[in-house]
Amino acid sequence: MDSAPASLKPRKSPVQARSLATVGALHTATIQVLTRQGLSGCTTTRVAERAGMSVGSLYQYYPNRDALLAAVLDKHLDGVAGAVEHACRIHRDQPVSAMASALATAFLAAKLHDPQESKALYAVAADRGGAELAARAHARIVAAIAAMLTSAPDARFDDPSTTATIALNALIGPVRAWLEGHAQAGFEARLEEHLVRLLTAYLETYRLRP
Amino acid sequence: MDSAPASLKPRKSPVQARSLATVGALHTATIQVLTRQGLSGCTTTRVAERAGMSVGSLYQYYPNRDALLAAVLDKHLDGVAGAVEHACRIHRDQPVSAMASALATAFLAAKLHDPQESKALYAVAADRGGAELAARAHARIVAAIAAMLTSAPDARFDDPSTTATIALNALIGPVRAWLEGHAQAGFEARLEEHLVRLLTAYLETYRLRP
Amino acid sequence: MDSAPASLKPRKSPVQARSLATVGALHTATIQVLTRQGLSGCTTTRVAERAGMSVGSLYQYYPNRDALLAAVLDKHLDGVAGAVEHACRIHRDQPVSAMASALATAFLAAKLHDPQESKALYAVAADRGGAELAARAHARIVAAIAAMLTSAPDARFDDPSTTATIALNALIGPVRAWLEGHAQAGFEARLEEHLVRLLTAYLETYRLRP
Amino acid sequence: MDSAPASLKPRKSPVQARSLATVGALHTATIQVLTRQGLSGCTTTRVAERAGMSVGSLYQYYPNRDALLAAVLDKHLDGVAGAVEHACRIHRDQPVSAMASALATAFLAAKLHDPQESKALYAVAADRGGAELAARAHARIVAAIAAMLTSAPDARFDDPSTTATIALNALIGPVRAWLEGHAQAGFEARLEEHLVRLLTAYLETYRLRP
DNA sequence: CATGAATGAGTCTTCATTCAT
DNA sequence: GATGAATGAAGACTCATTCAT
Repeated sequence: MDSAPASLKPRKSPVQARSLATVGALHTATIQVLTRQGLSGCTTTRVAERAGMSVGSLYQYYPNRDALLAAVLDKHLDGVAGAVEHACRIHRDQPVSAMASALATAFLAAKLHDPQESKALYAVAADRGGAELAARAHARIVAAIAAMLTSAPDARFDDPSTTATIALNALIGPVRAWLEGHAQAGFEARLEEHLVRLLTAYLETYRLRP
Repeated sequence: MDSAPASLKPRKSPVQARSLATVGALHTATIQVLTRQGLSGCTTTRVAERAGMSVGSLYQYYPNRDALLAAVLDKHLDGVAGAVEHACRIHRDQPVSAMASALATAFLAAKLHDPQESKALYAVAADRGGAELAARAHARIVAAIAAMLTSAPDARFDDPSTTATIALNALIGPVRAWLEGHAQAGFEARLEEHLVRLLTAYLETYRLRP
Repeated sequence: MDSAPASLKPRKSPVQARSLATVGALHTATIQVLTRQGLSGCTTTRVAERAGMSVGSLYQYYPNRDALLAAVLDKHLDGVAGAVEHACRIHRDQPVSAMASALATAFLAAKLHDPQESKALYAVAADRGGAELAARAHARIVAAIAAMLTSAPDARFDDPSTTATIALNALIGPVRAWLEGHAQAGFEARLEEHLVRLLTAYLETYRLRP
Repeated sequence: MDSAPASLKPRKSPVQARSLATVGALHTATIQVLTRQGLSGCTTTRVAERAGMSVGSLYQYYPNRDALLAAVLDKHLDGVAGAVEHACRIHRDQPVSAMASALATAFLAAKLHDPQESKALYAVAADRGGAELAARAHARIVAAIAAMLTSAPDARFDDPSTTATIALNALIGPVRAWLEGHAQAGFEARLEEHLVRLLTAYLETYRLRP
């Protein structure tokens, strides 16, 4: 995600079975190399090698290194955003406390589904092209959360968008800390419990007096 | 933060006045180049040039590029950690609500003191060498927060360390989102207010029944 | 015209009608790609694509890229050489002035028949393999001109070969300048007239005193 | 001279002694590699190697391969153009016959001063970036010749520019043929004599009747 | 001590050519 | 026969690092 944006779109739509497998192998390989060698060590040759193909083949699917990284990041973000959107849709019109725990749980599940992947992609998201994608995904999720919040029967949010942004990022922070290893052992065990507590406490401050 | 860890320590202890000024210039220049060109565009030559010296001189102060980046990151993290530690010391033995708002305010002030710098260094922290430093700084801050929490007269924390970690990272998340631009306009204005609310709500769940 | 000479001969003699059409399509496509993308942009894939076939098929007709380029150049040179030979045969035993204008006219017509093609092939002729072919074509034409000159009843050439070489290349120079665009607008209009004048003047210096 | 034009300017003006020597070595090496390996074999690594330096150093002086080739070509063309301009200036106001032989002689001398160089650069001039430079040099020379012709006391040129273009290219053709080897042995010996004859005959067709 | 030219390993990317389908 | 995905050698170019001046 270093140089000019250029065209970050994949070269051929992976419709055929073989293409799908190849693209999948590339994504997996990218995550692995990212994990082992870091962003700057994630070279096209290394990714291709790990994916069991030649560099040339990699370039048959992606016009350049940045496009590959962007694709992998995008897929990941899309998965997380989708999961959260789904949870938000499911919990409309429920009490805020239900919303809070559903949101925390759904986000955590999505992010920790493949911790390796989640962690590896932080570096990609930090660079130029990745920031754009991350911003878009955040916006999607914030919109979903805000919509859910607005539907709560027992609370009133004067600025649902801001509250949603705070809520989302209050989850993101601790999860990221855990993934990046800025936490002592045993943190994970209590992570969900604490996140639910955090979010519930925050959202309930918007509860209507009965 | 790309290659082998090697020795990331500065070469000479900056005791003389001139050294101090030079090192300062290098740090400033590094932030600027990082901001304008990104991590991969942050070359030693460019940093030296912007700092008004030759590459050779840069290498008089740092054994390699990674050491320079690490030093800049370290200084930043140290500043933030120090500020939070200070706030925590000051607010020992106070009610949790006071702790909550003090913590949120202090962290926000430290992080937004030079937003440019804060933002630029995320990319550095994301690559290998930086993670280590960030982890250390986090640990320091968590320890300070935990100590403060433990002293609260009106609350009881069964696992102060975990609560501190959650609290810290619940702040980090939204601040980072703001710095990286994953937030709509007008977010900053209400950031502090929301963070205080978030943290207060969370910590008060540990309040003792009177 | 890049690598080792190897075998520059076409793979199959294009006797069948389909082969003929295919080869023709390849030649046309080559000229077009050469014109639009330059010699180094003239890749086998692009040529095949423009010719409406796959790379594999291209290799059915030519063993490698250089062979294709050589064939296209050769065909072009053969056409020009043939036209000039024909003109020379026709004008044997005529006065030098008639020879001069016939030669200039015939050469010009042959070269400007497809200016695009003529121009595109200069780059091919400039690289290694092409020089050989060009030299051969030149030799053929020089021989034809020399033979014609020798038959002139009103002139005597002590070194017909050298004179023929000069004559031919005195035509080539201006035509090439025109094709490559080293000439102001309006040059073409007067090109033939001037070439006839040039050649006539030159050859008449060999006229016998009556 | 293959890809986008970009910046074809040298990177640093070779003012210091060392730079001058380095640039000189690069030019010489370029000609040599061009001669031995052709345009497509003229790689930056090979040129640097032959010049006794590393690729990195080459790139200290030229931003890319095309810029190097352009610089070498430009220097050559400038030398030739300068020589011809000089001759034209010297022979103003002289009879056309004097002009003719002076022009032929001067051009020949300039072009054959370093035949290797002249020959090697044809391929460079044939590619995109080179064509531009060649066109400019041609224009300069044509202007000089036209100015000279106009000053002839014993002739009248209705379209000096076109006549100059024809004259120049009628010289270029045979010289190029010789350099590229499209001529039998012994051609060189009589080249000058024939070129003078050719040009004299052509220009005298514009002589005023006495 | 400062300088900045030189080095060259290491990246990305292209494209001629092959060969399984 | 035709196809076009896969290969991988080779080229352009960068940049961390060193060292002669």
